[in-house]
Amino acid sequence: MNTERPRLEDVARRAGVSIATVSRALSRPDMVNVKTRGLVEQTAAALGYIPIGPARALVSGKSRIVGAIVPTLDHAIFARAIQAMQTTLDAAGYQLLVAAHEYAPASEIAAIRAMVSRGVDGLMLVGADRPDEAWELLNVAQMPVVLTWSFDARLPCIGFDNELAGRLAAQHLLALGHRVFGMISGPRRSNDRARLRIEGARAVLREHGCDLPEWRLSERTFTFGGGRAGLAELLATAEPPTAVIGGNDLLAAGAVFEAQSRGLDVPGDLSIVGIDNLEISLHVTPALTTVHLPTAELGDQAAQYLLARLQGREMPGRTTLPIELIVRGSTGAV
Amino acid sequence: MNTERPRLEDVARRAGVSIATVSRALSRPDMVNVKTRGLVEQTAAALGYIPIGPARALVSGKSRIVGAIVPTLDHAIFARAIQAMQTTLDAAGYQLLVAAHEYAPASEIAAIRAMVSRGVDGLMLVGADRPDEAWELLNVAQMPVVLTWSFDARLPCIGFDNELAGRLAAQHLLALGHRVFGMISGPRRSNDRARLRIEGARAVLREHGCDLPEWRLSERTFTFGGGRAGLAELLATAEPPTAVIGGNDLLAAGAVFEAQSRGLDVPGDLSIVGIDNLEISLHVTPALTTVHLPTAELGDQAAQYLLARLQGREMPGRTTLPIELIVRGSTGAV
DNA sequence: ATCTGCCTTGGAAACGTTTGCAGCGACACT
DNA sequence: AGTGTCGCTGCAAACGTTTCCAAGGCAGAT
Repeated sequence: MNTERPRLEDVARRAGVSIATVSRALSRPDMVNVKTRGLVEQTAAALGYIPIGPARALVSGKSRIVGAIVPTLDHAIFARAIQAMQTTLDAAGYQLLVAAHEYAPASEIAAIRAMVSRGVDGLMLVGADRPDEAWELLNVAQMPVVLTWSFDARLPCIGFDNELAGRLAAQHLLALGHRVFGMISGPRRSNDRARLRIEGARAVLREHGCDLPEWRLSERTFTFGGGRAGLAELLATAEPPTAVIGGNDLLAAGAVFEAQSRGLDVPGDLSIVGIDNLEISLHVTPALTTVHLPTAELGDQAAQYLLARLQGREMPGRTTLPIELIVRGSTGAV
Repeated sequence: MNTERPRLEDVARRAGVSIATVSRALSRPDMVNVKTRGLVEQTAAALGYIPIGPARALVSGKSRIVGAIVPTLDHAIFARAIQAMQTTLDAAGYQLLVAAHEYAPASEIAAIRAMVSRGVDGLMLVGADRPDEAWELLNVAQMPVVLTWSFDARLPCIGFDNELAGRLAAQHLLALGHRVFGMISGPRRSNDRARLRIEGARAVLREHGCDLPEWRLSERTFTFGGGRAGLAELLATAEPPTAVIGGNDLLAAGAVFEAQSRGLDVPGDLSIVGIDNLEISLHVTPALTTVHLPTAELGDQAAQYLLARLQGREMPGRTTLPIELIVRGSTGAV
């Protein structure tokens, strides 16, 4: 019993055909006689033949690997999108290479370079905030790339209208009669989503004669703890808000927890709205009013986009996924 | 301006040296004269040279890619472990290929095959529950593999003592005086972690003259919703439990939510304990008593293990990560 | 019977890198 | 001066596929 993994050559010898025929039988079945194909398939299976990807990739120029670079996987929203991507890619025989940059532009550049070097056939990126060097890299890479979560004219995008998300949240609170607003945002640096959500909220508030001053905007990491600290900060100001927008559901839910632990009633004393619509938002008490962002669908569509492009199909350069406000128990009239 | 990506040959020509020298200057710097190396590095940078991974992999037999196959990424616990792995691998110049099998054995086998075919240098797997075919595949693959979360003599493992987790949870509740127990478990099929946790709890209860009958064990998917439905089921039985163990924090937190929405006081009317110690467990009200499992550390160590093996270092075949009960507000005396 | 074209197969040339081997010069030592 | 050693470099052979091209066989048309 040989211990080496069988090669195409071994299958060919055993089946009594040439290497070329085995290769075709396995990867272009319609090119070989049905009888030969059967023989080859049987022999390959008997030997436990598994093709050597790098050899295929080298000559064909296709690795059947797609890359995805996200800020972090340790965040439900990105994890879910990646999971959806993986499922879709897998069904098409593609594998997924992932990297996280933790909101560090230099890390993202390094990750792009690493992905290109590994020969990925396509690439998924989050957001449009990155240095020129990154854009140049994507340019010379000459492979299908899809931007997700937000939009940029330089590349095809599948995203949400983040500004609208901020607007929807603010509009809802305004409609409930609130006049004093606070917001707990994620880090704005290297994160256009966070900035756009703030801008959207600000724009609507301004249209209605309200404002969202910097000192009632707390910038925190995207965690429950960040939400708690953020609300604590807002409540410590001279004139605390009666309504708070969380940059995402983690922040908003954290704010709910903090309010409750201070004996504040939500929504009686304080209305809180989030963005994302995580599973937890539905179950927390009171359930969180939030703007639903279809992140799994985003991941799925990003994968579909790349697959389509890899098959040479043209695709729309910009897809905006619908978002909607979901009113639950964490917001109420003032 | 040429549109083609530069090759080693282009760098060599421009630097006036041979391909071999460029290759060495870039990947074995100590083998070339410092002056030559500088020249080559400079030329490569100027040209924007990025090596073609598949070509390297083909000849060297090393792809510098590590694979990880988990049940799903859409679960904080696996996402966090993968994130930790990625960080550690990245620092060592390795990339991470991920796949999810959604608790379907056949999918895991397909994923292993795909990973082997892509030429991963090492592989991380979750749990020990898999058909013989999978074990054989891992055998012939002849690459470093590390099992995580639980243990199996057939392969190196980095895991938790899942049985102990169940024991700790049950012991705590027993110590508080509870006598009637329920448990909400994840799917037992293809999931040794879930089974071991149940066994651990059962063993301890039995030692103390109590039991955990099948009809007070609800099997649910690992979601808040599953936890809610599970508790609903347990509460509908003839003699409902005063203490409930959640197979993980999602299930336990879901149970807390369900109890609260029914007007039950936690821990006054019902004590609930989880396993995992997610961030949310700390913030939910009451904070969740749980068994802490260091999942990020697990991911990190899995990566370190594989890296060490790839550098030819020997490593211990079994690492058990410490776990501990964290008592918070969701459990109380009966 | 000969020709034409299609279907199927095999031979062999890539793909871009790493690496074993040999050669070269410089230098130290006899 | 000759010899051996050492550091550096280049040549060329892999690595395992895919795929271009040519050729063989066979069927149908003439």
